[in-house]
Amino acid sequence: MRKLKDARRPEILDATLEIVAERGLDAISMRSVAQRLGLTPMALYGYFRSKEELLDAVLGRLLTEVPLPPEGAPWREVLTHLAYGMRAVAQRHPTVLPLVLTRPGISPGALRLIDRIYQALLTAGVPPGEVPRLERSLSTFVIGHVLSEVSGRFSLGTLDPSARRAQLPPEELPGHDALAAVLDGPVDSEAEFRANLDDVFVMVESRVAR
Amino acid sequence: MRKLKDARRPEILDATLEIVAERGLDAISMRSVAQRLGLTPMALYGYFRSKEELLDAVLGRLLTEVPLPPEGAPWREVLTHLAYGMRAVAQRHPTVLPLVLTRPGISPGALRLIDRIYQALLTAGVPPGEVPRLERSLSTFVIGHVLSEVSGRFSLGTLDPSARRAQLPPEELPGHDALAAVLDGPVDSEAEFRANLDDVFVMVESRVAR
DNA sequence: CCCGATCAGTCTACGGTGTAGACCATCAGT
DNA sequence: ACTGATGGTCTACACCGTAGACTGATCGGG
Repeated sequence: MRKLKDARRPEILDATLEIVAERGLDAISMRSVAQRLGLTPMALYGYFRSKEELLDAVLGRLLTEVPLPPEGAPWREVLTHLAYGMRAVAQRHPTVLPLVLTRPGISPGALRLIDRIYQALLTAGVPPGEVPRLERSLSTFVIGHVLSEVSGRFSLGTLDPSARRAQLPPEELPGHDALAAVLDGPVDSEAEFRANLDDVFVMVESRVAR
Repeated sequence: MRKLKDARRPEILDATLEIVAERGLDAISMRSVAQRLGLTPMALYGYFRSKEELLDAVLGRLLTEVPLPPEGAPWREVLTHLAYGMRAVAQRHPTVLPLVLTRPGISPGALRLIDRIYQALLTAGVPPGEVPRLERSLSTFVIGHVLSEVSGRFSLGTLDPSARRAQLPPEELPGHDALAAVLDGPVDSEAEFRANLDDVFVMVESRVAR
């Protein structure tokens, strides 16, 4: 079978997203997805060549949920719009997020988003040679923040901040020690997101003023 | 069995790293690791409570391979040192990198690195309230770059830039179109890394100047 | 010298996984 | 009426993580 069907692809992606929302990424299996649709696992192979391809499609689908900014908006607005859009999607599907960082963002949906960033940077006056690099930075920036906010490469573990610190004697961690008050306090992630965005703008501007 | 042994832990981590280097992340299984050591899969459970814990230990081990910068070095030097150290580790173990993004960096090794960044930012004059956020940003930055560097080299064979672009009609991707020349050219990732680092410094300075 | 404890590792088995390969029912078009 | 595609099934294989129960060796005290 060379050609893949696509009629029920959206339906399959829906089912997959439901499962991941309810029981986490690891709960995705060809069997679990098929079962939710009342199908046999092997039926899915008519639509996706492999599980990997299915997961990539899920990712692609997520990225199409990010609303595109209005055409011709000022660059700052475009970047802000995309960043918040990305964040909203992440909050809607928190458990899927590791996929974004793990799989190459190659889908048409991803391309469309990246293109808007390219345009924004170009109109901001960033030299073309720098644009792709800056896009990569910006994207990882936003995604990285959102990930840390949502599923915890940094903050969220089974260990609270002070317990984590206690793994090593304080004299080995003077930095943590000096920041104890700050580290134990709550994180205002909304504010942190804004601040990161501001930093992104600073970066862009520093590349414009060349 | 409450307490875990640790005598042969390094040996086990070595074997795991060898496997991942030879056959990729997915080739890690309790069985494959055990076999390489001439052990039964279950023997590993004397050292690690689960596969997840083993993987976390692998990650921890990687981070201890990042050399610490000399004590009391100027902050720019500290950050540069750490960034290049991280990059070197990533290049030594490219296939393991997704772990860094996927698992919480909670090990003592990670803490030590983070602490150095905290110290650097504090001596740079960043307000303490901003330090943890900036650390998170910086780390994501470096890791993100390194990831795209490593996985970019990876996917270059499967789907080159112009083929990727061709998934959508050019009129949908004016940004890509305008950048075609740049995008098709080779990426000097050494230069890109330097540039990203410069951007990081700009960010830090902008927070110092308030 | 023996006893109990601890240690290092084994064996078996259960309930999962992705997917190759062969198969079949339905239907549209010639 | 035959053909070929479509959409799905069934079976089977090789592999996975790990719970549970076990064995044999080593060793510190009594």
